[in-house]
Amino acid sequence: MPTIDKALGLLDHFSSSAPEIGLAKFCKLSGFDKGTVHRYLSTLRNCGYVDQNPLNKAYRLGPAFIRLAAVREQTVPLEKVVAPLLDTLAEQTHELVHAALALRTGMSALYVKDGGQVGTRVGFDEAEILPFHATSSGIAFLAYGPDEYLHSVTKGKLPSFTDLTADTAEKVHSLVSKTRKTGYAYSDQSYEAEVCSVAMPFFDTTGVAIGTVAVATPRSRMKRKALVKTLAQTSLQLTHNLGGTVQDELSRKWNSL
Amino acid sequence: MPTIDKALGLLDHFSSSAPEIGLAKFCKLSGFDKGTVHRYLSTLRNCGYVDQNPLNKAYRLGPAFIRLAAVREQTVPLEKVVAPLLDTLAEQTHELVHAALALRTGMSALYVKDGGQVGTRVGFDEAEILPFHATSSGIAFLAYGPDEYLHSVTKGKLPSFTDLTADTAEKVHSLVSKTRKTGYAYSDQSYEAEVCSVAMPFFDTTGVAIGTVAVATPRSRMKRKALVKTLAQTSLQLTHNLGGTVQDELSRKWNSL
DNA sequence: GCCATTGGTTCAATATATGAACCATCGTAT
DNA sequence: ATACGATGGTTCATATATTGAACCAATGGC
Repeated sequence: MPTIDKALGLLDHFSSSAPEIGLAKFCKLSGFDKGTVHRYLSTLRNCGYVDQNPLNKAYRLGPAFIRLAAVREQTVPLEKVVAPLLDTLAEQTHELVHAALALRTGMSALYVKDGGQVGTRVGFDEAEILPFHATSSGIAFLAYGPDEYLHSVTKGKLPSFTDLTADTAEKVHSLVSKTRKTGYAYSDQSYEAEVCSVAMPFFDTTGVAIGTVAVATPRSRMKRKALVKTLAQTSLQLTHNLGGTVQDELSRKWNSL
Repeated sequence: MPTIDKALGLLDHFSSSAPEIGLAKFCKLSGFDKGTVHRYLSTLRNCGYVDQNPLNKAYRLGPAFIRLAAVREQTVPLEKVVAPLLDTLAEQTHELVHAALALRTGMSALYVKDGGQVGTRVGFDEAEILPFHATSSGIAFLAYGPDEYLHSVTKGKLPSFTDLTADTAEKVHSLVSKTRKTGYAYSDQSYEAEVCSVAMPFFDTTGVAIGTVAVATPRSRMKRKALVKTLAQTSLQLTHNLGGTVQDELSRKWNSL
């Protein structure tokens, strides 16, 4: 259903750094014709999915999301379950921790907590989409989530963010294999210079990964061994609290880290 | 753009009372063919707008809304501005107060606070869409919002919720006129038996209403005169805090209530 | 006063959505 | 066991909606 896909795809362009987007800019970003983009946005406006800044006619996300997010959280109260566990993890590690869910193009933050370490600090934009191939969260999800994600990611283009980004299908497959072997994903400056991170999946009732938890630290402070131990317990507990199940093999790996 | 409209219209069927909806039920609710609904939902799933309960394949709202709601609130931090004012209003009135925004089919809660009156209490479902013609919030918005809303509402069907629901175009127009004359909308059991409410609009920079604030009370406790005075100050303050402008005429009305 | 840029609209050409009939699976009542 | 009525999901000729180049209007530099 290409029309719906393209129309909703427009909304992906909104972010913290681009909270308002004009018609012309939307055309450049999406590559669609002006007429087409205008029709899409008009329809989305009717549905409350976008708004227009009355001053400059630029488009922004609409009021519909307030209601829909509320119903979503009522239906699947992930944040409620995740928050206390991540708060604990942040206290234990004193680092920036986050939980994320898979979207089409990458992982999207569900909850973020800064452990409050003084000195160097890792920044994090909650509204940013983390590319699968360049982040530990993404690799962790590719390794344990539905296969479709891995297939489609390694078929597409893999933009580089640093010199160390895994920018070929082979490199991504290698990271995924390593993750499946060790039970966790590790990123060394693959997305941002000087930032390292470890990530692990959490699972639903049927044993399919639905998201990831991760800890990010400045390169100099990365204590991988200690972190993965703590992170594993969080992932286990989180999966359990969600009523999910961790595959036996992975569960053993995590408990013997 | 009927396709997008219909696809997104499906999501309106989700609510607190129907957080999960199967394919067959969606067909009944929407009136579309099974094939059509299935294609719509598959597309929406790809975009993260719906999920499927892995146990029974029922559809529910998807993870995309977490991110989009966060970006929306970053862009237009309405809730942040509204919350403190509504908290104060709840304290002043000791009644259930709410702020709502206009969606296509009705008003949707932005923030709700119960003033904590003991005894009889008015209930409120945050995820419910309040029909324009049957609630004080709705009438207040029709009276001061863009004309299109009033036109389309009075053209459509007007379901009755109680014996006192304004269920004809004439009755709605009469309520709107009264609202424009007095500066506030009043509802006497038009939506729920034994519940009365008063509502007022708040405005954006260009003087167009973008939402409403309202107080709902059991019929026996409704003190209209006192409430509208307090509510007017909240609406003025809220509009001001949002950088909006209240038309001079209305502003005078509110100050002389 | 002009040119460049913005947002927005139109309509013939074209690519898309539609839905009746189809299959597979599950639970249950015979 | 078997047949039934649900459910979710798929197919393909037909009918309908989407597309985009050319167009208009308004704004803002220079």
